[in-house]
Amino acid sequence: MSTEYSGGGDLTFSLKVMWGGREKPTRGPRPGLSVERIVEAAIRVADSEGLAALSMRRIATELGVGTMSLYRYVPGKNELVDLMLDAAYGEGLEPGRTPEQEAEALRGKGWRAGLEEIARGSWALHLRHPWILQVSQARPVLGPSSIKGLEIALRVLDGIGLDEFEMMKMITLVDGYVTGTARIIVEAGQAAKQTGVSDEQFWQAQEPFMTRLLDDARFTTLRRVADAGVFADVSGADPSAGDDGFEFGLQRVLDGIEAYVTAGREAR
Amino acid sequence: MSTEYSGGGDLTFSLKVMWGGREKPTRGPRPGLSVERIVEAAIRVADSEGLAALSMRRIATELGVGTMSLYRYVPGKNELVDLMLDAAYGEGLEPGRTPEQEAEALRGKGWRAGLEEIARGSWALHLRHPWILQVSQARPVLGPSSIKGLEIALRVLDGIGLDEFEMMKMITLVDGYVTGTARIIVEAGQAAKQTGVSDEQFWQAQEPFMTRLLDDARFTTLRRVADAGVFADVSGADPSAGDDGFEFGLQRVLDGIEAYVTAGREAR
DNA sequence: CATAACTTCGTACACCGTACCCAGTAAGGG
DNA sequence: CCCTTACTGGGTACGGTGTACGAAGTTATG
Repeated sequence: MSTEYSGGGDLTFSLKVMWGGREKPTRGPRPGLSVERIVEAAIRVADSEGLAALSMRRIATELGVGTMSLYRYVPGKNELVDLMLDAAYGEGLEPGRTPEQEAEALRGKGWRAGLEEIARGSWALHLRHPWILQVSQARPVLGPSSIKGLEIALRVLDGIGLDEFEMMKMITLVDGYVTGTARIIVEAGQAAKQTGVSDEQFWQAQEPFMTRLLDDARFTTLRRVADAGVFADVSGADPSAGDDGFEFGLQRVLDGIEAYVTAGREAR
Repeated sequence: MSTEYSGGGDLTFSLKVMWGGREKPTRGPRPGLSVERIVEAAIRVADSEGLAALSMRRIATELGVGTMSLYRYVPGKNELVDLMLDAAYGEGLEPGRTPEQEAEALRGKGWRAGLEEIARGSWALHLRHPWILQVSQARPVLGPSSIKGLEIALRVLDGIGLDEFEMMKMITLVDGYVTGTARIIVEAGQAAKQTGVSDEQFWQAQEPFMTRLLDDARFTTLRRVADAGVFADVSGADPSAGDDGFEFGLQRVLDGIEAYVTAGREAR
């Protein structure tokens, strides 16, 4: 079992569906399903049972249809995942509002507050849909939602003294930080379900090795950190415990960006 | 097909193998294989063909043995992935040197240079073994290599005015940035192989949608960025193109950390 | 009303991880 | 010495996956 790949199949089909460029059939029986309903069901399954449980048979059962019926609407599983991604990305966006309006609202309190809000939105999105992190975004199929999100982020950073390359790099930086941290924190919550190994079993198995380790003279710093209680809440059940770490790191990242922005401004 | 999970199976077995706590059999035929050889072959396959191609049958073929023979040495695929991870993490570490020695060498030019080097090492590791990014590190099985790496990183940050929690947060921050960015950049290079869609095909399929998009008044900023050539090298073949973006972001992250460290020092 | 276009979906195939089992091999105890 | 015991090798089989193919039913159009 390996990671899903985005953009792996009939690309033109996915793009047409996402941008609304497919024509309705006139003849034949009325379609009993729709791409939207399939995508919705698939997201529901992935949210609650994880991407591992997302099979075409499972989705068909969820919708009460035959497995192969899905292939009348979606060319394959790869394309379905593409559509799931774009649907998820679109959740935070008001469909009626233009990127300009969204960006203006975000920039009300300055670019830093705007970027902060974007990062928090992305963080929350990954908490809601942990399966996104398991889909390789290598060459993301550019759907309307991701494009819209990119335009908004660019507008937030526009006019503060960065050139186009720098703007894009900053967005990559924040995105990299958010998704990287989300992977570490979010997946921990899912691990028990996915692996069938409970948190207790997991730490119990590691414990003898850990205690022996902490007495080792080579790992004195680790021991001090462990004694301070840094790992105490790792096995804890509080899912929002990761939020503190996220916020802390986010501020450091934004500090780094701000230092660059102000330095560039002074140089002018 | 969904992401591999680390720590999914017989945990104690993986831990014993990693920490060298398994006894040799006395009776019976000599083992024709070894865990090390299997792990090595598995990494070879994953490196060259991707995690998707890593099946027990494939590994067995690689080694010229029957598929089920592998199960004499490894309880299952999950455990094998655990071992692959620890083996990969161990690559950058000199086996003979203690964490103290490694950390001292890194700290020679200050904590920032040390952290920088750790980040670059991790970046290079992910370039060498892209499959690592496809393995969920939710609850990483703590092997000697990852523990050693953590101890080294902690020592690099020790004594510069951060408390234990802050030290750990900084490490999470840098790790999150490195892996997050690596995912974005590294996987792009693998996408063509994995999906069977060439780069040309991919961008050709998206082009009509993109050009229509760029004429849209709602996406003027995106258009300006595209015209500046920011996306020009995305489809390019140069794999080291991502290095610039990585280095740029890394410096911003380190700036953010440095600002926090010096602010804390002044407060004292 | 025949036809063409469209739907639903059962069957089948190649792949996966791996449980089970049996045959072959080598050391230890008598 | 040989028999028991522990071990290795690996064939077969089972239940899962994505999906190609094709048969059967439904509906608008010429």
